[in-house]
Amino acid sequence: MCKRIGEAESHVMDNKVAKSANNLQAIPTLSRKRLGDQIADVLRKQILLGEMTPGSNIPERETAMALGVSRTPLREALVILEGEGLILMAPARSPIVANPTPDDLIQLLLVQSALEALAGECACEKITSDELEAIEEMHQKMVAAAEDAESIDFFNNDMAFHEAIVAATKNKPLIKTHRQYNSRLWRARFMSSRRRVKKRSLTLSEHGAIVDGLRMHDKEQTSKALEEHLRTAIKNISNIFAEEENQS
Amino acid sequence: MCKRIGEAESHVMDNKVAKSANNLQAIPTLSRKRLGDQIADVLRKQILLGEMTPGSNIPERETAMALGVSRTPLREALVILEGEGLILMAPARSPIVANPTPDDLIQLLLVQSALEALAGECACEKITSDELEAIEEMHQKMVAAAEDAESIDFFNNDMAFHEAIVAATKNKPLIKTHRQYNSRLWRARFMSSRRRVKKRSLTLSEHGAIVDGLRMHDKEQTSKALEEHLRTAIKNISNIFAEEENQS
DNA sequence: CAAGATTATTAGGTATACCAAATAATGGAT
DNA sequence: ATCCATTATTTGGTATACCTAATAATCTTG
Repeated sequence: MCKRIGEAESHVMDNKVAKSANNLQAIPTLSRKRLGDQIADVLRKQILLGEMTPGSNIPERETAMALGVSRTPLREALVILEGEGLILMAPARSPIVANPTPDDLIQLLLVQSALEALAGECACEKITSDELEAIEEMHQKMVAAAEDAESIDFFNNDMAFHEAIVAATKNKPLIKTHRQYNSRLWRARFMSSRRRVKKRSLTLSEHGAIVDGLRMHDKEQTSKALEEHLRTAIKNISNIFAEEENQS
Repeated sequence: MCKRIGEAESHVMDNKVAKSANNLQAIPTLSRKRLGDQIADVLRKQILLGEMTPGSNIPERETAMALGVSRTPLREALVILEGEGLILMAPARSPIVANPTPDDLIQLLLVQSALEALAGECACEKITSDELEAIEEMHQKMVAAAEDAESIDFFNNDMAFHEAIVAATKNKPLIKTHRQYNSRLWRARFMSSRRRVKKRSLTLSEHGAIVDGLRMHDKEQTSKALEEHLRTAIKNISNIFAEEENQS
């Protein structure tokens, strides 16, 4: 409730550092990120982690006060998150956390699958041996975490695994767009992951095919394996919502 | 220079209309779009049309005054455009119109090709006969405009042709993402189009293959044709910049 | 005359104050 | 008691004012 971002800190020290550093430009710019961006980061995290549930309101004054900032940078953050599709803003209404329908999620996953298929292709060209090693390591961590049903590590490593593949393409627009789609899908995939603890072996074998493809720099296999993997995710989401419908 | 958006118009009439309409909610909400969004639309258009050249500054006060609005909604617009990748904002520096390098453009086109390949697949499932007719009509218009070397219609119809195919998927996130990539590519593709007036027949034959694929609802052909068409665009962009390098 | 320091100006970042629209609540009339 | 109207409150939208950092210009000093 009271996590403050803005805090009227004295900028005096920063000031001096900046002045003395002005000559030697070695110091990495100490550039303070815009407050609006920082707020967007905080809110985005809260939305992803489910601390702000889908459909809930984000009143401007209240939220700004809770974060210890004014409404101006908060609005900047809200506009950013609206652009990312994480919240919805309607005139004269409090912004609300997006609550995608099953159909929305399928559409998002379709795009995500196309993005990752492309990433697989490009990664085969651009990936370094270090990056490949790191990805293999993530895969191993997932294998290790697969036994522990309560582990959140499995899910987190899963997400990191996919992001690392996309990062290996060095394609900035692709990386950014992929991350945005990941944000919108995060919550649904997290819930899906929790329900499918017993089917982790399928995930691991699909990941294995992806890693193999990357190792061989085989565009066709990597791309197909990623696309197939995402199509599986689509089926899972569909099934989960079909089950919920039966319950109600 | 003096196109004003905000203009202190009297809202009195709107007010009365709103009040009398309060009971019968039939009137479509007359909801005024956020000023920030409107400003973003204006600036985006100016950037696409080249009225603001890549690399040029967008000082906040000056621009706000020129548009007849205050800095607050202008900043909202700038944040939106930054999110779309059309401008760059650095701390303590005027925002500048993005000036993508040839490599940036290639990366953007790669993503765009993946998006359109997906769109081709989905469109084969979802397209209505009306939409197909409209797309065929655009194709015909391009054939007609191909003779006139000075015609801007050819390029505009080309863009509309691709957007119509994506729109036929009814996949909102895909449509939005595709439009954003189109914005960032607009200027480069426009310049490319001008230089390749003599090769319009190639464009038309590639479009023909796409239309055929859609007509037959053949996912494979439509998708491949679109991907191939975009790869051609990548080659064109590469060639143009290679030529420019030789000149300098 | 040149180089460095200091000051002034400008631009972006943030907070606050004001405005308009929508909704909720309350009071009066039927 | 119910329904309509009017008013008050809440919320988002916009403008303005202030703050801080960076740059450029000028002045001073070696």
